[in-house]
Amino acid sequence: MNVQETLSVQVKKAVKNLYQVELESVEFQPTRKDFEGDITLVTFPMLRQIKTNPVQLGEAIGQYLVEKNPEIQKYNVVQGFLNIVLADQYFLNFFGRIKDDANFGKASEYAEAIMVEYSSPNTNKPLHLGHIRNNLLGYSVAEILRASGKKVYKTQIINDRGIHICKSMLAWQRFGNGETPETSGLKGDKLVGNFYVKFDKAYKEEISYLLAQGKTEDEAKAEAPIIKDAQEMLRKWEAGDKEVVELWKTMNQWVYNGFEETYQKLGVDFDKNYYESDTYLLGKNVVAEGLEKGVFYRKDDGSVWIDLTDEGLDEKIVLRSDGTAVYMTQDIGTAIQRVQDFHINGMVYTVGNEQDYHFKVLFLILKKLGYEWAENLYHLSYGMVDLPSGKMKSREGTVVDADDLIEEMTATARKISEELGKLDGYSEAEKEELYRIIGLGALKYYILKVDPRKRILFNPEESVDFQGNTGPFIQYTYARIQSILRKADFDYSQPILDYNLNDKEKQLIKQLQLYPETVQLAAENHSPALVANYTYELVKEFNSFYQNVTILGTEDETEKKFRVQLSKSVGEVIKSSFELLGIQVPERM
RNA sequence: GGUCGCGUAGCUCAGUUGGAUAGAGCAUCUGCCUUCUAAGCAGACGGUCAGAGGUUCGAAUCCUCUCGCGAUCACCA
Repeated sequence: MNVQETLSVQVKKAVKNLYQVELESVEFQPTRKDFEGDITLVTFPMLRQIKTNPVQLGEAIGQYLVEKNPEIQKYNVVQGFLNIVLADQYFLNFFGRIKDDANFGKASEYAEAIMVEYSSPNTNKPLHLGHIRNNLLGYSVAEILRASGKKVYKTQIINDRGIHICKSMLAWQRFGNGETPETSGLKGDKLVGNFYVKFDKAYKEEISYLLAQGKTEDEAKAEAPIIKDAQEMLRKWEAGDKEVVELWKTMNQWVYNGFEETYQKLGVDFDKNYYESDTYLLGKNVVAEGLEKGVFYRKDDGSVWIDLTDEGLDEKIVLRSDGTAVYMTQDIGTAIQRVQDFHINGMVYTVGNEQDYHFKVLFLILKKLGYEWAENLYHLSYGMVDLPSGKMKSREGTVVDADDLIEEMTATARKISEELGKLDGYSEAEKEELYRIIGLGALKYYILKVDPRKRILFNPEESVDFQGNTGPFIQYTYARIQSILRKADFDYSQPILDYNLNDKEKQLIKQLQLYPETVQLAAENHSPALVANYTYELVKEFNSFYQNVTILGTEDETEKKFRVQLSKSVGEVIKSSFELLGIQVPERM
């Protein structure tokens, strides 16, 4: 039982004794910094049941608690707030329990299994900043869910088929001259992306030609020879045409190799890849079953629909009149497939908020089909990453390329580190690894610290900060702590039970105490931002402690040991929470 | 037009069961390296919480309306 629960019971008892009233609920909050105290009882809500004034009530309860609970040192009352000061012993006991707990804050057992999908790239172009946000968010949420006590499988769905890849393939055939990643020296995804752009250019030329011939825009777009050729190529692919399938495999493989390189640099990974070419036919039989159950209905033209007007939504098509699948069909089938493959009891889809409606409908359909795990589906809907000029568009070249961005961040980290020149004794390889950790830390923290739902405005002209509320600031604090631990060449392992805490030390312990509930809250809300902000608060407290209190310089042995222990624990929690964000921490910087 | 989301300091963001005088970082300004790493610390400046009503002891937070921004509403993905 934590303090709040214990106090809650005691407050109820106090009120019963003093006023003969059974309280419905007891409300606590952390004491604000400007007042003395560690936890505060809000007495306003009690006034509904107890006829007295808030100050008298606070005094009465305060007195009762001090007498009955040895962990309470004293109290003060301000208006309807009873500020309670807990004894040092209480904090020392808590710290003693966690100081050697390597798993502090994280669950050690798995209650249930779920899957997190956090990437769904098209194989016709390289990854950009939008994908980075998607990847980082999903990876982090997967880690947070695992820490909160779930078995987690990470997956991506690769959109490897469709008209988009055919466009790249066609352009490669026409303009490629047999170019490969090897001959061109280009990363495979970049090479294929270039041909996508070339296709678009040729397509646009044909459209303007047709417009000049007097066609309408719609006609021109539909009749341009190159788009018809691409559609023909898609038909051939679906028919299993050998030559087309061969080219498709080759170019997709180039892209996969390129993606893998980017994922590795980003530090994200997957337990299982699903490919759309394998899943795009799934779901049709489920639609048939749903028809029989009456969940869906067939229109005269043969198309199949679901009526969601009762839920305030529209009618939605689930099968075309020619019997082919739409995206929804596929997603229904894939979801069922995944549950079978992994025996999971739920899924998190990390997909941009432009698809809010799609997932609302998907989840509803799966519920109506009677899958009990449909209750545990969650769309982790994140805001778009926009540029000052507006939306990123691959075809118009207004994208922030993922690889380029990672490289720029690393370069900035290199520049700053070299200016500061604190890395004597590091080899070139060690330095490069460090620049990568810092650069990536800055990028990841920058993206993860904001609420997933909010859109991010990324200005390429203004570089990402390395000072203040940033990844490097937190990494720097970790490195400082490690420096202290390297210098603490004495045994500081024994628990310290009798000690007078100063204000900074107490603040730090209180912040450490919040870690487990922060992890749980972040899991419930699918929000790495909560972990990021928690860590920032912890680090700010530590830096204040570090700068205002001497750690190794003190004469008092107990004090010295305790401060080293405290520093070590703070370092461990920084490392632990940054692992949840997918950010590494350095020994020096 | 319907639906959903967002609107907090010049800029980027916290503020999650409704609680005390709305908090950080960046930018600007002032101090602090002869002590454990100054990517730091201590401080100053900066607010009509988009606006108007309502709910109540109390609202940035809950409800209604208005304004602004974005997304979505296809036999597209």
